[in-house]
Amino acid sequence: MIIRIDQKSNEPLYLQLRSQIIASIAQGTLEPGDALPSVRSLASDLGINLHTVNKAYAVLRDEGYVVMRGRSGAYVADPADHGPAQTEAGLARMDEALFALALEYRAHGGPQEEFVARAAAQAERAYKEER
Amino acid sequence: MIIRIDQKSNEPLYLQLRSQIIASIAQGTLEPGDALPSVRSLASDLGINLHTVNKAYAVLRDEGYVVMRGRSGAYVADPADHGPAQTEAGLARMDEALFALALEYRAHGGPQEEFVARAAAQAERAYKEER
Amino acid sequence: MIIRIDQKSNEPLYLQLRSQIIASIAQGTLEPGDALPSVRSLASDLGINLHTVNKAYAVLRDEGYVVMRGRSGAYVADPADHGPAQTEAGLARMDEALFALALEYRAHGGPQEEFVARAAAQAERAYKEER
Amino acid sequence: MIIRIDQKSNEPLYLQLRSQIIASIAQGTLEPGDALPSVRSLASDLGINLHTVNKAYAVLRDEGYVVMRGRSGAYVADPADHGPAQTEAGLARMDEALFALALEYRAHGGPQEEFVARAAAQAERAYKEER
DNA sequence: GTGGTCTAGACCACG
DNA sequence: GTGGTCTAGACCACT
Repeated sequence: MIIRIDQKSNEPLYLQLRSQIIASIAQGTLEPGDALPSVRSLASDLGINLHTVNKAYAVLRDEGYVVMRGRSGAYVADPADHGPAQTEAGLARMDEALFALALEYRAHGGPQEEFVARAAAQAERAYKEER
Repeated sequence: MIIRIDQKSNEPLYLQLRSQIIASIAQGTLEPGDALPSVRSLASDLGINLHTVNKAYAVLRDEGYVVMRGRSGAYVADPADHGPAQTEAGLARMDEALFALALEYRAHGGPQEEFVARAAAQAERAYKEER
Repeated sequence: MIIRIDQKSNEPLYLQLRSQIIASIAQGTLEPGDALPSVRSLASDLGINLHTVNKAYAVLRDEGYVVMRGRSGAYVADPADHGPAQTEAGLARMDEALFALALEYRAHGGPQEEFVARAAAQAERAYKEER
Repeated sequence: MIIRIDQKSNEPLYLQLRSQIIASIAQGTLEPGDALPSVRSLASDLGINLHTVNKAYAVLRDEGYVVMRGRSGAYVADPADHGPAQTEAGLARMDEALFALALEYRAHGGPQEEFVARAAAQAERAYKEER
């Protein structure tokens, strides 16, 4: 699993970490049941603080992507048992985000079909890579 | 132009303002050349701080959506005049955002076609409303 | 609002704080829209760390009891707009907890009616005090 | 006696074990005087550590649910033999728990009668199953 | 050794 | 001045 953090970005480190782990799950680098690195080891690998990794893991747990087995570490959750509440909240957020992006595209003068084509292209990229 | 600010949201006020103005431009409520409300009047209308409105306008200017004509106020820019650099930067950000969303969707176990369908549905919504 | 923390308890401080604030909301000491003390002032009042208060507030926010207005502090949420997802998750947890308590009571040899009577008595207490 | 442990839960294993054994006692699967499985066999059956089972048994002993007869193992205690101190301590804990739950319910805006009805429903469930 | 919790002190975006 | 984020270092419960 390759994780790259940009210390200079204004996106919070723990959110960068979250995104990267979600990407790894999406692309199959991490499969359901796989163990994530321990907070300590990942923190030292990335040169960031333990608590930052901890927060990223906590967010992923709250979003249903991983489960924490207090005893032995963090594991990738099976998408099949994401709670429906989590899923619905996630879909609502996603629709909102897509809507905002579409509005921005329109405000720039871009036509509707082009926006959809762009979304399709990115979907292609997200669903093709590394698996 | 109807602007609604949600004081309870965790999204910064100036970004909410930015989104709402972009939405107005997208939906034609604001057309190229139109004057935006003055910072003072908009701030008092919304019951928020002058600085907040100012910051929103500055962001919109940096993104090419509006032009500031010195003392006479802010005006909606013509999409045709957007500098190519701004446009490209915007497109890159948008592609990145779409890619991240697609990855999240895939990580949740959703199929590619469904993601595209969702994007298309939101585009429909963004391109239909109010014009 | 009277908050009392027991440093010696094995219950985590942030959870004690959470319970106390929920109690204040339940009993009307805190009403929807009221401002909570700032994390800094509450932390210093209670003689605990700022981050501990912060975590308690974050939990309460996630559970829908309070809303954070990044700018001006934390406010008591209106129960009317607790998200249904949060409410349902809460009810499920509550039912589970009640079930576990009932089982314990039965294992001790106590009859069903007595358990219900006890629950009713505690409800009486919770719904009567301070309002 | 059917014991099911959820490795994914964030509840400590030894507490899950404790709850399950209490449930078995409550529902009559385990009756006063019955022998509990040996620490070794239960640990290997559940695929967990010896220490974990041991700790669960120790907690149950402290709470008066089981008695340890030296080398011959653990036996289900007769509720009649529960020391009054243990019983009272247990009742106090239970009342506290019920009170906290009632407060949470009230803070969410739920009416008193509904809370009692919920408690009664869970009692029904706890007192009906498996006997 | 693992995550959970707490303390301490710092900087930043926001308003 | 507010909460959000990050760093640092410590102790504890659980396995």
